[in-house]
Amino acid sequence: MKQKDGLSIGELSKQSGVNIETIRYYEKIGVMPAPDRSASGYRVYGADHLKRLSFVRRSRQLGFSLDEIRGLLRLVDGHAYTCAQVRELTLDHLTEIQRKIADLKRLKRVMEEMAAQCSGERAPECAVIDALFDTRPPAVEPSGRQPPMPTATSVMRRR
Amino acid sequence: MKQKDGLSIGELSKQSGVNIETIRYYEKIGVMPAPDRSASGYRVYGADHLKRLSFVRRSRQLGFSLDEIRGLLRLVDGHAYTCAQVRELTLDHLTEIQRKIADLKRLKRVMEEMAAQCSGERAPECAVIDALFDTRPPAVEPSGRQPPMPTATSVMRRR
DNA sequence: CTTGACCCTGTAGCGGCTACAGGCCCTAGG
DNA sequence: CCTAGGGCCTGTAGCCGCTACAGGGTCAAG
Repeated sequence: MKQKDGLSIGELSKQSGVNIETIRYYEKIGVMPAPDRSASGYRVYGADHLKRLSFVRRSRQLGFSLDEIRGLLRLVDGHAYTCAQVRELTLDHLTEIQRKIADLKRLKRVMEEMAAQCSGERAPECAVIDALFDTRPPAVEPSGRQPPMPTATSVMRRR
Repeated sequence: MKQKDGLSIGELSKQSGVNIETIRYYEKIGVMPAPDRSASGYRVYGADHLKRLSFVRRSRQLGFSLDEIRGLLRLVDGHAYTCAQVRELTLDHLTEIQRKIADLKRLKRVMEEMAAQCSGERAPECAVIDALFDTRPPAVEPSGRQPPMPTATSVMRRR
């Protein structure tokens, strides 16, 4: 009486591209539902789990936090979402990304200026070091306040 | 026999713009040296501490990790740095930032495409949700491998 | 003498994993 | 049959850079 499409956690991991330990972690924090277990206690997944996990993975790659993903999943699970709700979440997220890009560009400009000051010779006075020692409030201030900001940087995690 | 310019941790915090707890944390992890103590055990800081802490703060704002900062400080402390060494660190850092900007831009494009598909009407089939459920490997892959990558995102932390 | 602001140490938590340790299970080969 | 190896299990601790307590001591003003 075994499922046709029963996947072990290892197979699910391969097919979804999500680490085994991460899958278990998602289960623990309630992002993935607890799957059935085999007689010996192994997790047995179905096609729906793969779908959901792919959703989570893709959303993570797009920089949604696990909390935001929980929100999206709640909408999806309840079949109660309107496209507008989802779009709002998406656009909010876009704004965040835009802001981060702007911050990084400003950062880049400052660093380039610093590096340009640098002769490259050995010198007891290095322009970069001098700039860093400057006590005045630096030109690089984040553009605005930020909520917990856990997210979009995860796109950049090492694979 | 008290120092002329003895600063309490609170005063140091105000003058440097670094949180009190963060200052103590920096001491614990060896980024800041342990200061003298008053008779009652209070930390007493001097002008050199303020300088160093400002250096750390500014470097953090420029996205250097505490580990990189330790490296910079080691160079500075030993007076053994060449400008070229410092510049190299800076340019490495710039490359990282550049890469993150590129990643975020790609991200932005994908999200915009998704949002554009969205009619905004209530609908059982939302284009964004569909896109997220898509099992195929998404178009948003980070540009390259990354080392620990703890850093430049901190620029974006809430103030 | 009391109030309140400051300071101390130490520990736990955040997000989103990752990496163990110390087991059990299952299959293939000898 | 036994053994070796892979996979799976749970649970805990670690990563980064803080932040937020809890539970105390100290100090200056009123």
